[in-house]
Parts: sequence; C-alpha cells; structure tokens
Amino acid sequence: MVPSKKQLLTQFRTSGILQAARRVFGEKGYERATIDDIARAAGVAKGTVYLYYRSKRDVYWESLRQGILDLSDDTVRRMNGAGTLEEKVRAFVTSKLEYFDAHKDFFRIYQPEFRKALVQHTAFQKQLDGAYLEQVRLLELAIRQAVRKGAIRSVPSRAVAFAVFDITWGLITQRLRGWSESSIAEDVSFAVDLLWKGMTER
Amino acid sequence: MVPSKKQLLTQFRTSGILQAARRVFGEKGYERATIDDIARAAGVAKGTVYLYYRSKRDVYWESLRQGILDLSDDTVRRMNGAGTLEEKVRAFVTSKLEYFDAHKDFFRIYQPEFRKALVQHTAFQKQLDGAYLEQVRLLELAIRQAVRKGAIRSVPSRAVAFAVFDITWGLITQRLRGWSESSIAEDVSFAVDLLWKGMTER
Amino acid sequence: MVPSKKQLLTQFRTSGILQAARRVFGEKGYERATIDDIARAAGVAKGTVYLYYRSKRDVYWESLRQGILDLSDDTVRRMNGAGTLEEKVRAFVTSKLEYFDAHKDFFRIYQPEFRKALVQHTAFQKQLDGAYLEQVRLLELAIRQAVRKGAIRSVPSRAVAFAVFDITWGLITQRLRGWSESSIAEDVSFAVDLLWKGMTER
Amino acid sequence: MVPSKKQLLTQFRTSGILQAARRVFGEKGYERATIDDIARAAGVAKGTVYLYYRSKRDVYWESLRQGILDLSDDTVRRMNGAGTLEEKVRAFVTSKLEYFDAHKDFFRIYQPEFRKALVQHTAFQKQLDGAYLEQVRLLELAIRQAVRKGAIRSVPSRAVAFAVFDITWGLITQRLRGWSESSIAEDVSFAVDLLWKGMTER
DNA sequence: CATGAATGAGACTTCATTCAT
DNA sequence: CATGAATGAAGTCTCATTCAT
Repeated sequence: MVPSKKQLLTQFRTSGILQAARRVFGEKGYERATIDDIARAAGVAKGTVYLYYRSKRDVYWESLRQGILDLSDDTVRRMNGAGTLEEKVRAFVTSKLEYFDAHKDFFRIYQPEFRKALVQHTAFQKQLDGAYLEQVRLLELAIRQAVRKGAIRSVPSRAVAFAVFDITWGLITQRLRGWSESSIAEDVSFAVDLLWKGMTER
Repeated sequence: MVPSKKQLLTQFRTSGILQAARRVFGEKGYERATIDDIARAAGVAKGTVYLYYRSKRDVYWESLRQGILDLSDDTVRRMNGAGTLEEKVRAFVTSKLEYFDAHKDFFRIYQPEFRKALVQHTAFQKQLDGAYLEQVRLLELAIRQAVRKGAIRSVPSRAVAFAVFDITWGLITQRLRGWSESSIAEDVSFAVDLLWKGMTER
Repeated sequence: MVPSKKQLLTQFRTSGILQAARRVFGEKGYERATIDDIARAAGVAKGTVYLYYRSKRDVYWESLRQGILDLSDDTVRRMNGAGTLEEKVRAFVTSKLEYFDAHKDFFRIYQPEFRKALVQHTAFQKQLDGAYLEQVRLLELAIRQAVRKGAIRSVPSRAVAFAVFDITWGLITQRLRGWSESSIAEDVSFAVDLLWKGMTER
Repeated sequence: MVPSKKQLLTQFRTSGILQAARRVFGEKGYERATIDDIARAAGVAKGTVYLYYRSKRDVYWESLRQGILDLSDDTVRRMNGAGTLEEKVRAFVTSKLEYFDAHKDFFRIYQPEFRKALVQHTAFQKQLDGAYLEQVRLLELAIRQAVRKGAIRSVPSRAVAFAVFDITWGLITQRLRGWSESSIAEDVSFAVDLLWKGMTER
C-alpha cells in the first residue's frame, strides 16, 4: 500500500498548484486570475497545470472542493462531539471562524463564489448549494431536537439555522476585513450568546 | 420646466440600458457579461451603449449606484420614522427585504459584487465599503442609544449591528433562492423577534 | 451672374468646413482626426459635413487641393513676373515661404501627405505627384534656358530644380518648428545665395 | 557564449516580425496597418506578435529605432573618417543615399513619420527630433570649423547644414520614386558639387 | 513528465456613415 | 437644409488551451 512514485509526484504537483491557485484566485477573483499567474505562483510552467487539470474552471473548482470538504468534516466532527444545542452552536461557529482564520486564502475564493452561486446561475451552483444546505441541515436538526426536548422555545428551526449561519458568516467577513478587534473566542461567545438568548427567551 | 426632447431620449435610453444591464449582469456576473449582451437585451446596437456610458465599468457601476442610493434612502427614511430600537430594527429589515424583493435583478448584481468587495481588492471597494459601513453605523448608533437608555442590556453595539445586517442579508438570499415559504412580514417578524430577544434577555 | 442664395450658402459652408478641416487635420493628422472634430470646429453638426462632402477622404482632399492650386498659382505668377533665373528662383522660394507662413495649418497637412505620397501608395499619389512635378518643371525649364543662354554654368537642370525645391522645403519646416530665428527675407536670401553661387561658380 | 536556444528563437521572431512590420508599415503607414497584417506577413498569428512586443506602437517604434541607430552610426563613422569639410559632406550624403538604397522599406516608414513629426505632435516627436538634430549638428560643427579655418567663406553654419540635409533627402526621395536615372555616385557628386560651390564661391 | 511558444477566439472600444426628424 | 442619435465594422489586445520539443 505504499504510494507509487507516480502517485507521490501527482500529489506533490496538485497540492502545489492548488495552493497557488487559492492564493491567486483569492487575490484576483476567478475571471481576472490567469493560468499563467497560477503556474508562476506554483513555480511550474503553464503546460504543467494542464497535465493535472483539464481547464481553469477545473483548477478553480478543485481549489474550492477540497476546502469545502475539509471544513465540512471539521464542523461535523465538532458538532457531533458536542452535547447540548448551545454547545453544538458554539462548535459550529468556532469551527467556521477557526477554519477560515487559518485558511484566509480559501475564504477569499469561497465567499464570493458561494454568494454568487446563491444568486446567479453558475456551473458550481448545485455543488455549492448541496454543501451549503447540508451544513444548514445539521444545525436545523439539532435545533428541532432541542425544541422537541423543550430545551429552547418553539422557533422555526430552519430559519434559526440560517440565522446562525449568516451571523457566523458576517463575523468571518468582519475579521477578514480587519473590522474586528476581538479574538475569535470573543466573537464566538458574542454570537452564541446573542443567538442563544434569542432562542431561549420566552 | 418641461424636459426637452433630448433629455427624454437620454432618460429613455439610459433607463433601458441600465435595466438590461442589471438583467445581464445579474445573470452572468460582471466579467462574463459583454457589452453586446447588454446592448442586445436593451434592443440597441453596441455603439449606442457607448453614447450613454463611457465604459463597461461605467454601465456596471451606474447600474449599482442608483439602486444603492435608492435603497439607502429608503432605509434611512424608514428608520428615522421609527421610535424605539425594536421599531428601528424592524424598519431596517423590512426596508431591505421589500426593496430587494421588488428589485431582484439589482440584488443579483449587488450581492456578489458587494461580497467580493468585502474580500478582494476591486475598483468599487471603497464606494461599496462606504455604503455598507454607513448602513451599519445607522444601526450601531441606534443600538448604542438604546443601551444607554437602558432599553436593552449592554451589548457590543457594532457587533450587534453587523448581526442584524447579516441575518437580514441571509433572509433575502433565502427568499431569492426560493428556499423560503414564508411571507416578507413573517420573515421580518422572525428576524426581529430573534434579534430583539437576543438583545434584551438578561 | 449674381450667385444664387443657394450657391452662397454652399460657399459659406464649404469654406467653413474646409478651414476647420485644415486646422484639425493639421493638428492630428488624417487618421486621428474625426469628422466630429471637424464638424465641431466648424460649428456645424456631423451630418452637415456629409451634405457637402461625400466622405472624410473627400474633405481631406478638398482641403489639400484648394491650397495646392492657390499656392501653385501664386508661384507661377511670381515666377512669370521675374526676368532672370536668379529672380525666378527668388520668386519661387519667396512664394513658398510666404504662402506657408500665412497658411501654417495648410502646411501641416500638406507636408506629411505630400511626403507620404512620395513613398507610399495612396489615393492622392497621382494628383500630388502631378502638382509636385509641375512645380519642378517650372524651375527646370527656367534653369535649362539659363544654361542655354550661358547665364549659368552647365548644370543638370532637373537635379538643380529638385535641389531648389528641397532647400525651400527644408526652410519652411525649420520655420514651422521654430528652429529658425531669421526673417523670411533672410531665409530667402540665404537660399538664393547658396543656390545661385552653386549654379554659377565655375 | 553560444546564444541559447531561446535567444535564437527570440532573435528569429523579432527579426521576422520587424521585417514584416517594415514592409507593412511602409506600404500602408502606421494607422492603416493592422497587427494582423504584420502577423500574417511574418507568417505568425496575431498573438505571437504580442509575445515579442507590447503594442502596435512598440512594433512600429522598434522597426524605426533600429534603422535610425544603424544609419546614424554609419554616418558618424564615415564623417569621422573624412578629413576636409568637402569630404565630410560627401561622406554624409553618401552614407544616407547608400543606406536608404539598401533599406528601402525602412525609408518608407522613416520618411513619412519623420516628416510628420516635424510638423504634427506625435508620440515619437522627441525621439525623432533628437536623432534629426544630432545629425544636423554634426554637419553644423564641421561647417563652423571650416569657416573658422577659412576653408570656406563665412556662411550660416546651421542653415547650410540643413541645406545639406534637405538636398540629400530630396535625392533619396527622387531615387525611390524612380525619378532619377543617375547612379548614387553621380547623385552624390552633383549634390556635393552644388553645395560646395555654394559654400566656397566668394 | 515538463515546458513555454504559438494560437486564435473573443472582448472592449472607436468612429465613418446613415437617416428619421 | 440641418441635426445628431444610431449603427456596426474593424481594430487592438488578452489569455485559455494546445503541442512540438
């Protein structure tokens, strides 16, 4: 089960290219970024990129997909490790904030494309929709159970799930823009506090 | 003070082009949209667009600017007409939801560009940042006053202002994607309820 | 034989347009000048230019032709009025220098087009060639006669004619560029002196 | 110190493109020539031209610059090798006539642009002015020295320098237009004779 | 495998010319 | 006659993609 030399090389190249792609796409956006930019940032020739990816679009999507899966995994794992809804919400918010803080380049591509997909018709729409809704559903489920158990008042679970999502998203944006002076922990606490009080107050 | 024939024509053309532009930009995004697309959608020739706008960028920005100012005005007017913070928040959310519901095309351009600007360096960044922060500041001020008066508990006013903004934004997105089955009024009530309880609960 | 109103108007318009055309073409050259430039300079609308000229090229050529004929007439008249070859040469040089000094705009169009025609294949080539060679021939003839009469030494008449032309041309260029500090009379005297001595010295 | 493969290719391409450019610009002039014309004449695709030059203007200027420097070098070298003023003038005229005879395409671009620059405001004006005046100054200096030494009569050195230039220029033009039946040597002798007699006759 | 020179489709923009008013 | 809004052909330049080395 030792990876062959060939596999190692492929791994090495794709990883380098994707990393460069995230940086370049993050800085310039999809359209204004050129394959040459990415190749140069990855320290390879333009042709090499095409040895590993079929098109610019492919590179882009791959540079998104990996991050999306990573982040999704992290969020799910953390939420599953949490007991109460409050803890689950905290796990959700923390996961997102920490992940994007550690992968700012990724956020810079993810965010615009994600929002664009929500509104325009793009090739990635379905995939992104799926990833998005899956995350929302995780929260939705947890909220519904909490309502059922009487842990919180009766709230529209889906709408609240979206609200959690949106507030989290907003916090990340503020942090990235340098509009936030607080620590991640403080931001998390604020969001969880606001949302939790919003959910529990009768 | 009757508008001259020339003014009427200019009015007619710019309005037609801008409307077409919003549709096309909304569908394809700035980069993928071509002047030819817009011209054809407006029922004029390519050159005609350049009689009224100096560049593609100009058309784009104009199609954004008008909406931004309109919306901003509407929001400010409604908030000023509101007494308590709760009413102000309700005014804010209602204004946004109603406006974007009535101007879906506009939202489709506004949203991605707006989000992109938050994260990437674009030519519109400063203008959009300005418009955005102005709106946030409106809320922030109202919240700070409410805290001072003891109407709500002590909350970080700016962070809450952002939260109001983000939740509103999320609602609009959901509505546009057809993920929402509720009426605008219901959406507003939900958001205000959640936020208000979040702010007041001790 | 009183010109009709119609003729007067035509006269008025064409003259205004041509004058404007000379200024604009002189400043920008044929390709970079636009019909709009000319129309605006003439104080009429673009369409009006097309009432009197069939095309941009027509305007250009007309703005050249008139000047060429004028100048040619002036030169011929002055030379015919001169007795000796030296006087004829002086008449030639004076005519050119004075005319172009009084019609700088015209020179600015004439010169490049003229030189271009000498070397590239343009639509005006034949006409310009004709005008050019006619002038040269005037000089050539006078020189040949002077040689025959023994007034000057035996020189290749055509070549000398060209030399007179070229030196004159050079003087005009220098004057227009502001490289000359001498008066027209001084320039003429210098040229005639140099050429005359060149022709007579044994 | 063997040139690398890349350098050889670059050399090959730039040379091919420049050669094609000179032909096309020579035939059509700067404005009417298109990059596509040049590319096709060079046997490459449009994009290839842009691999080696940043703009049409660049191609043009490069196709001028090389020739200007070459010619300038040749003239200076020949004049420096000449002893008396008469020899220097002969060197000057010979250099120009021979060079342009050997590089007709170059003359076809050089001449109109050069003359245009003398009269209109173009981007190349300064560079061409510089090259022009430098050549004139060479002659001027030699003439002034000859006057000082009493080798020729007292003449305005600059004006005579221009005259040498202009007569030379005229000869080249006549040759290129096929109006001349004499050899280069004969043309040179004629010009030098005429000018020299013009300068020395008391 | 890797390279990067070459390609050519396609975008923005200008402007000569037309024509309805 | 005069106007100037409208047109669309044509030009410059970019860049995703290919392919010979």
